[in-house]
Amino acid sequence: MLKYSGQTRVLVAVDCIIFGFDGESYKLLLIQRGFAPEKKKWSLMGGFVQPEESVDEAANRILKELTGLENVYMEQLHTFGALARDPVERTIAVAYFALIDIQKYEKQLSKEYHAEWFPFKDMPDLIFDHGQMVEMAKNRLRYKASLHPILFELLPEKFTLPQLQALYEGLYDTTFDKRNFNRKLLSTGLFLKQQDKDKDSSKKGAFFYKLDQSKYLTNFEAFLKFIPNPEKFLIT
Amino acid sequence: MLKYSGQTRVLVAVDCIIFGFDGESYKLLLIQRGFAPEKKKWSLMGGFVQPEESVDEAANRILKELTGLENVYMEQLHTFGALARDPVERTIAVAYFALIDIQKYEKQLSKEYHAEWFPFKDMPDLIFDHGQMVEMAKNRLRYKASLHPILFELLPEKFTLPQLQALYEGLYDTTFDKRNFNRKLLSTGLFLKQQDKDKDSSKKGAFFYKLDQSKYLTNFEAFLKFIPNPEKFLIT
DNA sequence: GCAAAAGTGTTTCCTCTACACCCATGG
DNA sequence: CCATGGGTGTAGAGGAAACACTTTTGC
Repeated sequence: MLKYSGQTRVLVAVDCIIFGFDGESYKLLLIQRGFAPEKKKWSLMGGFVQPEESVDEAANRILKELTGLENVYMEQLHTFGALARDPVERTIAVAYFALIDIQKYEKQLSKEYHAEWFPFKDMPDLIFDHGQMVEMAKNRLRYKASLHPILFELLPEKFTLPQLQALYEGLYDTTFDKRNFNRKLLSTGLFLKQQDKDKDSSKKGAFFYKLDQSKYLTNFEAFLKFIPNPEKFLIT
Repeated sequence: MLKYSGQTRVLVAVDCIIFGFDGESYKLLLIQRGFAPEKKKWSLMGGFVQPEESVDEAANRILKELTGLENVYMEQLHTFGALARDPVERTIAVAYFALIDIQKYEKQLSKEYHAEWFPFKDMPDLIFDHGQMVEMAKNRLRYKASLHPILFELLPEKFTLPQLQALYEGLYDTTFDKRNFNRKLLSTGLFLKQQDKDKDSSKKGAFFYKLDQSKYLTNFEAFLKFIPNPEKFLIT
């Protein structure tokens, strides 16, 4: 096969910002690098794009390596192409962010990679420009979640309204009026009330809900206003 | 300098989706490729990322080569990494979209590249995955413009309210009530009414407005609702 | 004087917000 | 029986949408 001549080829890496929510706070899954440079420093899970896979496939492969999960919500975030972002050799990084149910990932794999979940408030310094990637991913998630039903990817199949509220309040680091919040969420018609209750977190117990999968899939890109006064919270 | 060993390096290209608005309709600046493969076919303006420039710098260089313009609104759109997107050799493309004042570009340069402006309705088939890039860029622009003051980048310094309305109506391929539209736009406080009128497009003449640059810059990322019922028009 | 486009106000409706009490249960 | 968290309704304010006529002026 002919090639383009006289052009320089560069390394292309994929880095994954992996979000989880434990009912209390948002967390990111980070790994401790096992190799130089910056060995032992904390980093996003990443890897180089291989010759026989697309960039999207590389992202899914890398996510699966660390979490064991497939068919997870993942979206391309941004491509980072500064000259010296990797001191070893010029590398262009395509960043993706993923939302996973924190219960589902395989702890075993995490151990192999020396991975840990870090809450937003308590994040270590990251190598290279990974801190910048994380900031951008947080902003993007806040932005998108204010308009689209996306955060449910972080929850297990069954969840309660108080859990849902904690999910939104955690992301925007604020509190919402529960009457208004419940009304708004339920008015989307995306939720199916279940018969059973979650009795773990209160004496009365809170009813479980599930997503109405058919409506969820067709309304996934719907344009809804999930939080009041989004301009107070959003960047970009 | 040490290198990462055993990894494959690939070509990285930048492609620019260049939007313009001539008062009537939206257009894209396309070039006729002067080299194989797909010589003579229409294409986005693009080029390879060079060893001594960042990806963003490459995008600005490429935009300038074709239009002569610098300091133009440009935003990274998406990175396209399918395996066979370029039949010659594996190439990963970072797409950017730019909004320019169609009056300002240098026609001379366009000629050298055999460039032409094509209205949305009348676009030729494009090489590779450039058609897909264009679709994504149009969706992104519609999305972003519904919430943020961004379309003014397409207009000259002085513009009239009817021009502004045509700008929005053209993007969403619809019509708006001019009373509600003017009220909404003016209520942003972004516009300064000028003394003089544009007498070209009507007998009565329409007052010129300018952007209030200070407010424009600070509100650029503001979260405003520019069009009614955005859910009717938007994808992602 | 008339055609063509610019400009301007009001009413209605609906959505958003603020706000407080009762309910169910486990201990 | 009481402490804890879950669940619900309403009234008021503000924003969005629908709607039609007057103004200007070149021809």
